[in-house]
Amino acid sequence: MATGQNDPERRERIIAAALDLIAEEGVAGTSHRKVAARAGVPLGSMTYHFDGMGELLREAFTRFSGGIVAVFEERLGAASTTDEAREAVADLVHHLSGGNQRELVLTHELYTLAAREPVYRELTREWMRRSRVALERHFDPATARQLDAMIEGLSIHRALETEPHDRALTVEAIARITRSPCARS
Amino acid sequence: MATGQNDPERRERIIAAALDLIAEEGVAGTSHRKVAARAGVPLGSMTYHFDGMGELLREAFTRFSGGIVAVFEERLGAASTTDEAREAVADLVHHLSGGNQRELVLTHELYTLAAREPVYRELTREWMRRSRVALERHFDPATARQLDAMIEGLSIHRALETEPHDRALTVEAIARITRSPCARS
Amino acid sequence: MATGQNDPERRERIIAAALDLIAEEGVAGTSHRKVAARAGVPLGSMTYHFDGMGELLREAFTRFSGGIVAVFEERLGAASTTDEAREAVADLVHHLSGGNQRELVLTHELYTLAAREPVYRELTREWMRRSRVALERHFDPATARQLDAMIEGLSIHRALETEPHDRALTVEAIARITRSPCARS
Amino acid sequence: MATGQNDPERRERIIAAALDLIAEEGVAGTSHRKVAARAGVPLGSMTYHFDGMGELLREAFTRFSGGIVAVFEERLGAASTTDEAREAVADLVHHLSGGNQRELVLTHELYTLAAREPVYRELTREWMRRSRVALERHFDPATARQLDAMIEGLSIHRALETEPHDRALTVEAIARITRSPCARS
DNA sequence: AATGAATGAGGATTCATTCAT
DNA sequence: CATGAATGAATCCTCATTCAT
Repeated sequence: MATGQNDPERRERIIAAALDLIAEEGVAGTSHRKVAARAGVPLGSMTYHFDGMGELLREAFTRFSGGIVAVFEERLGAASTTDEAREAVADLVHHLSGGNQRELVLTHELYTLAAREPVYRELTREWMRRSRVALERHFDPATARQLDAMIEGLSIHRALETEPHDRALTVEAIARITRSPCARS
Repeated sequence: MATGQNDPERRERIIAAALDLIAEEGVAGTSHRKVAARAGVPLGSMTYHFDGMGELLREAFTRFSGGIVAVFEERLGAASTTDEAREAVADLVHHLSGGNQRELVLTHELYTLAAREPVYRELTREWMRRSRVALERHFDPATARQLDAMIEGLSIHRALETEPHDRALTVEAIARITRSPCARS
Repeated sequence: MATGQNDPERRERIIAAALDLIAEEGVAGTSHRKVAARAGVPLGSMTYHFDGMGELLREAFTRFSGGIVAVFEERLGAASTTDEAREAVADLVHHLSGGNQRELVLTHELYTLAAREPVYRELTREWMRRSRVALERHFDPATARQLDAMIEGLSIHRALETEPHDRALTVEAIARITRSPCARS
Repeated sequence: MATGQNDPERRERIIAAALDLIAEEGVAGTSHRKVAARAGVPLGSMTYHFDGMGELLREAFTRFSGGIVAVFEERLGAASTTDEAREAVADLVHHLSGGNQRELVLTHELYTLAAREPVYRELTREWMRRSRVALERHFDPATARQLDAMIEGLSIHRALETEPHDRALTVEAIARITRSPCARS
């Protein structure tokens, strides 16, 4: 019955399918059955490759957050001046809150898990840490931290708004956070 | 047999129980059965009082977001100077990201729903709108919007961080967003 | 879909079906599916009527041991002299170890559970207690206890033997246990 | 790659692991996976060394019953007088029904199998036969048979009782079975 | 000779919902 | 008006076994 033939990319395919499904139907709507069907693997494969739904979810979100961080690092790494860095940050906000529901949805699914389970909080913590490190290539630590939070807030609000704010607002917010303090407040 | 029109608060109790349950086990782990058990009502009541799980969830989150907004409005309404408003905002950030897992969890559960379903996005939109209105009592519209996003970002990052940042950072971020522009940028 | 019409004997039917199935395939081979099929009820009924497999098993064995004890009490109750009691005991041994695999199998299934789980040991304890009480109507407590053990051992060995021993041996064993001590040991 | 003909005791280790597992979780809870994990061998080994679960179980119980019989034979073999033999029998009852859950559990698991499947009944038959032979070194055949049953019954009842009877009762029962008949009943 | 990979069948259980009462 | 009874679908997961290597 079983063919036993190696399909080394099967694990990867399952993870990808899981991520797609989570994006479409949410963690709540994700089941072994649906993931298996989408990945084109038999149901029995699921618990063979992953030690239960928990492991699959963890792998999927590890992959996801890793991808987001990579974009983050790449864009900020490409900036060579502070102004370019500011532009990159604005790009990131609009990239994250743009048309792609996918990333928005997945981010919130992850945050929801993280809000309740420590294992996922580890993931978000690492994500935030690396974001900050990337920002610290251009800004001092306190500014980096504030900027990171600003990015978060702007992205979320932009994405959940029916009429998302335009770039000018984003740029202005970034400017305020990153400009050197005035001589007199 | 019939008890007449008894227990008029039953609906309320069910909603409260649902909210508690969502906070503890998430939307995914919430079921008619569990809510009924926690509210101390018969299972049959659930689909009698609510037209399915959807309606119950909507009611629950309407109540929840309403409560959060009320706190928001109250605190900002109590501020009479701009500086007091800044303090109020800092208070709100630290209140939202403080020990109370409950609000963090429920917020993310709602955002997760909103990221996918328009019905819930309506709820978050209204929430954000009223927040902004409250902020506009003290700040100009653009600043209010940025501040609102900043509150969001700071709250989330503070809550998901293992070592939450201290108040100084929050205060500084608020100051930067709300300070008048320098003569020379 | 659901008819909701009462079927008050359904619980009983399920228990009876479970007992039959256990007799045929053992506790290990007993599943919700099989019991449901045999009882002619939908699978969903199982966990509606019983709080899981555990409860079903407990109910089934409670019924079973109760039935055995009832026969025991009845037969011993009908005896009016010590000699009749001795005959009744022999009857019981040969009844229990006779052609009916069913009772033998069920007894061992129960003992196996009792050997591991206290909840079932409670059942066997009560069974033994009532057996002893029934025997004490005709014999002193120590003799009753020994006789009860003898019945147990003879029944088991008779049932597991390919060529079961004949009644004479049973009668002789009972006689030895129940005869008054000699003047000189 | 190939380790050659290494680990010749692997079969033994698997059987030992299986027996431990059966004692802990029962035949029902025993699976290739669990046995393999406990024995520290790859899952694939199981069906390589044993032709399915059945063979493994048979081997395991053969080993088990052999061990019990050996103790039986040894203790009775060491007795040189009838009185010593009586003491040995009492020892055996209290050994079997003592603290060691393990033997009680395994015995019942085996009896349960034997009650249903002839293959295992062969095992118990041989066990009983050898027990009787051992007893016949000290007692006549009919007495041996009765004594064997008595041992069985006393052991089971003692083990399943919450307050196990003391040695006096065991000794008395053995005495009654083994004493020569009185001149006058 | 030995095993890692793989899978279809079946395990218990939970569920939202319906309907007769 | 209110609900206990009922159920089919779906849940995750475990399993014995097979086969290519």
